[in-house]
Amino acid sequence: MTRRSPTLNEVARLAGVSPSAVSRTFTVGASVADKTRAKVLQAAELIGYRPNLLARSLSRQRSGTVGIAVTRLENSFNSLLLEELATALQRVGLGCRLIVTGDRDAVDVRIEEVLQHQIDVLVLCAVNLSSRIEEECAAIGVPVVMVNRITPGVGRSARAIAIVGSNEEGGRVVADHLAEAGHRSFAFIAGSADASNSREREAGFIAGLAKSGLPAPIVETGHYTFNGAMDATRTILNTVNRPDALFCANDHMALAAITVAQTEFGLSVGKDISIVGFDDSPAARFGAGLTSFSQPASLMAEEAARNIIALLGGNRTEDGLFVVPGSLKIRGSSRPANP
Amino acid sequence: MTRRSPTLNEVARLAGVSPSAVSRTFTVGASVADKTRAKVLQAAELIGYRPNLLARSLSRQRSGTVGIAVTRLENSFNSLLLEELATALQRVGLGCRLIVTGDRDAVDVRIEEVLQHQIDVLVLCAVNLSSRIEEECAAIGVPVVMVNRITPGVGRSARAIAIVGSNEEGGRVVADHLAEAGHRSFAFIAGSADASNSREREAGFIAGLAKSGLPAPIVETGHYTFNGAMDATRTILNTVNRPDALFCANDHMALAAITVAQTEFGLSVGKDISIVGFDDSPAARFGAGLTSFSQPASLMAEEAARNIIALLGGNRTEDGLFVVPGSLKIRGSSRPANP
DNA sequence: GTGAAAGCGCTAACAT
DNA sequence: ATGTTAGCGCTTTCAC
Repeated sequence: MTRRSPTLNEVARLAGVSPSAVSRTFTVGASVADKTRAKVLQAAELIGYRPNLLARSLSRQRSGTVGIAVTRLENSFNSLLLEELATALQRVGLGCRLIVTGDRDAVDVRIEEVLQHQIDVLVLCAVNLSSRIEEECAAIGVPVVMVNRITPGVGRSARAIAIVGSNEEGGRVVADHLAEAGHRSFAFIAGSADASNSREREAGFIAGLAKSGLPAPIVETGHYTFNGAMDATRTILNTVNRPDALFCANDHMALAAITVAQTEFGLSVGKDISIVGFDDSPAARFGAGLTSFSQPASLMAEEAARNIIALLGGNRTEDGLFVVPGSLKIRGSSRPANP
Repeated sequence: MTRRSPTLNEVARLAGVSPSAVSRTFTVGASVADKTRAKVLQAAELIGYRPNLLARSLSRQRSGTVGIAVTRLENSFNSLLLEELATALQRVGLGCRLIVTGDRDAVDVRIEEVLQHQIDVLVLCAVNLSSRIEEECAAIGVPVVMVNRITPGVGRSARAIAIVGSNEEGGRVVADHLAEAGHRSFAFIAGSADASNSREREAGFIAGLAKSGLPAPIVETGHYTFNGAMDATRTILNTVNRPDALFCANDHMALAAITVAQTEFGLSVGKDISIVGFDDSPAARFGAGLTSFSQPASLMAEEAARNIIALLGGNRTEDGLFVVPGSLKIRGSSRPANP
């Protein structure tokens, strides 16, 4: 153990000024005479003063910290999103408290905990928010920002906003791509039944296929996990009329599908079967590559940060829903358009 | 905006007890009469009281929060480690503040910031700590826990400990595996020159090869990044006497190596060339699979959490260095032992 | 521009 | 077991 850290008062005494003068010196945009500031800084430097941000937060009634909740980090796109989010927030001077909810875990308990730490904003990264928590946040006035997922609450209150990808469009684009490549029989692996993004991607996919006069896909659910998607893939590939084109609600599941197709069914992915994902996650680059409709993580993070500072500034956000654009990245896992 | 949150004092007034009684009710292991507790809880429930953990931290001089620094999350093993770490800490009632340092970023500035938030412990996850920060933490009495990396400071002070994998052993085991498979010409892709884990893995690898009378590997540096490892791989595969066995300091770089070998050199990985990584990261399962020496992330996280509570309890830890075991996971990317 | 003083919400002796 | 009383370290009116 070591000596207690030096405090603002000690600096004040040493510099021969009042505590307020010290406080002002460490507050951006406060008015302090250059001479005073110099004295203060010198004294602070001398005794190794470091402002106590806890005390500041308590006093200011604002912590400058946002809570970020993620279900898990198995999916590399979620990790990327988290990294970008944290970076973007750091850049604007906000800190982040991380909370990992786990899949079926007591999400509410965890969130409750982070709420007690007086976070200024709650960011849900691919988390399905229970409505109880949603109301709770509304009640205490903590804005909620959802990334890559929405709940019915979004838009209703100006304190609950969402940043999402072009889900429906992506589904349609994938359908077009597979149709042009000459596929005639399809499958879709959904994330979870109640996830908005999965449902929208599926809807777009089905609509796209219908537009080309193609049949609706077989649908299985992969629960957004690797193992879940492996199972779903097995079911699909064991179908009597095995589909030769598979669209997965995200890349993570598509990678599982590729793994099963290759190792368990001996299929040549991109030739015998086309597999397409969604996200354009970092892992989509691996090996021959995974064709995927992109979601620009850094853009989503920027957008989130922008909205968060607006929210903190008390500005009502213009709208509750922010859709970022994406595009199809064609790689080795899908058969290219008919030769 | 909403009304200010209810405070402990309001609860006290409403319940007709003193503030301390309320405080005790919300402090585990404090002595309160059942009747009092009941009154307090009822009053709290009534007005929707939620303890302000900021105020508590300030008063207790302990935040119950640990800072976790990561360089980036591109590497899925690091993400896994972060997830496990956060989960393990949550389980023992500690919160985490995340800080993303980026590669060459102003690490010190970021750490300084998190320090000001009165974190109780600093966890460095695959981060190379500058010695300045290391001294800083020692000076203010904040213990430092390094995961998957060590600095010379470890062990010297009982407040700087490290949890690492079996690096040297892993390198030797990989050498044996490749030797048995009949390889005779080797390459190694290092992480960065100053990373302890990379150096140890390399040393073990070279020692292992030597033991079998095999030549030392060509060595290139991949800087722990995907792109860096792609470049290193190109250099290696363009060598006149192209090696047919490649060991990479971690899985993330091995995946890059596989990508280049397959797509740019048309090699069949696991047949024309064996590629082995280190970590047994989640991505090692993808496709035909990556042979890798494992580092058990959940075990490392548990160990870290265990040590952290010990450090917070003021117990000197027995030793500064904790080595967790690993084993070779053989998958499709390496040629199995000679038929 | 500067200082005095009253908090921010909670905890921890200490006394009862 | 409960209440009283000082703080924890900083910010912020409000006079000057």
